[in-house]
Amino acid sequence: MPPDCFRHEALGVVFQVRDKRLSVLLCQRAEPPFEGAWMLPGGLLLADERLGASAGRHLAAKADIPEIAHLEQLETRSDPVRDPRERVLATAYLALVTPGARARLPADTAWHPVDELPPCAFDHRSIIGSARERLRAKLSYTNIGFALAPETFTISQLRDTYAAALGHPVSATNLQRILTRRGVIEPTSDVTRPAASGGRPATLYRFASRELVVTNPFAAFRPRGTAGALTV
Amino acid sequence: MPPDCFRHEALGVVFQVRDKRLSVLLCQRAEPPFEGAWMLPGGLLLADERLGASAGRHLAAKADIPEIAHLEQLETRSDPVRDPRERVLATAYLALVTPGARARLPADTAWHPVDELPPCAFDHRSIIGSARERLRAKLSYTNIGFALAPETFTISQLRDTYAAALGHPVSATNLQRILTRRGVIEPTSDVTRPAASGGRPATLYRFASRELVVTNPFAAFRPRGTAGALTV
DNA sequence: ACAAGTTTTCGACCTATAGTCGATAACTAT
DNA sequence: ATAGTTATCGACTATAGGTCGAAAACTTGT
Repeated sequence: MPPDCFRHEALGVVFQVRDKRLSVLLCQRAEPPFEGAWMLPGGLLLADERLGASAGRHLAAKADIPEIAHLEQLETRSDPVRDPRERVLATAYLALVTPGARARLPADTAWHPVDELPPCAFDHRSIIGSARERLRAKLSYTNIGFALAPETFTISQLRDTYAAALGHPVSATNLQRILTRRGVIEPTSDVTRPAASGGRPATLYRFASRELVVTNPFAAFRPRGTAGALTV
Repeated sequence: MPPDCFRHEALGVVFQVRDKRLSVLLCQRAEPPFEGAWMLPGGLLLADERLGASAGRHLAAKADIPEIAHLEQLETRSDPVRDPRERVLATAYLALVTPGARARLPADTAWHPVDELPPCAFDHRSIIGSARERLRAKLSYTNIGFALAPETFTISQLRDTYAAALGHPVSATNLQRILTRRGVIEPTSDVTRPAASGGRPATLYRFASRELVVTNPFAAFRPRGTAGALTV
């Protein structure tokens, strides 16, 4: 292999809110190094393949994930010894899937709540940390919640989703007011039938857009009236 | 060259505020492809070299930039034909230098205001766009201005720096109040002698920290009292 | 029916952040 | 002294967002 030439892998940090907990998809290694530890799904970049497509391809192959609601590049790790065997650069992607998407998983693959991560291989634990940071930030200033929520949902369900992803309690009142004012969510004409134990039926909401939109741009030092949502 | 093996380059988007305008360092190409067009400084990654170090090394070699006040990874471009000769992955870095740092530039290298970019080679124009976006956002919620401002400065000078980087007018009153309240800047005991045409002497300020600190974290949906500055 | 329990929804209040504007301070030059 | 210039500061306002409790709309049990 020529000296100035490197293998490159795409890794996916796939998040899904399962049972009110933010969880990440991990594969258990069967061989050294890091035998028995868990790793992010991913694999090598091919010639003529883009990194985003490579991440999607490996996720589809490894976990048969039907549809990824959102995929964005996180960062590239370049520590020469991050893989003890040979040098491999890694570009991590943040991938979000909605609760409806039930993937058929191989035996070595499982969801793990991010608060109880098992021992992780390589630098994957810190990559998961970066992904959580990115997700938390974007939940606050974009409509990225659409990629974690089902097609329609009640405010309570959305509150649980946000609380799981943000890692702290969220007020349903606040969430409803802020997201409707920003135009991120909108009510449908449907309501749920009341829960098993009774209670008022909840109106069903949906996300106004399923494309990523920056709805609360950083506005410091900006003159009044200059604001406005930007599509990314 | 093996098939699953790629060259990789580190590119630097070096910003400096010059003459009240945000400017970027570019090198003019002497050979095809894109002969005569301007490109970002950078070069190939070496074995056993990290990407950040590679970006720094190429900047030091190409432009003899004395000190880079801030360097952070932006994104990795992987379009197979972004370089028409052979496939090269590129990881872009945002680099900021203070106005005091006067680099000795080779003949083919020059500063260009970002509002009047010359024709750019490869995908470098869009990379510069990404870098501007990142800088604008971070000026609003971090203390990153330290990397664009001199050691000490007046509020008016800082206003000009922020206005240049943000691309819109900035109120000195607002800037002073917000940045002092956040603890980003603090007054020194010195004042300037008045300007040539007279006027009240201005107190000199300095940045409280020259490490990147998130001073205005995204706070939506967070319970009261949970906030707090985070070091990155 | 009616009361009690549950969940949702909404209004009212309050605080913090930040944009605007004008008055005042502190200098130079004539 | 007076005018011009720049800096600084307080007051006002707008808005986003956190908190709380009341009211609405159901179910279940008596």
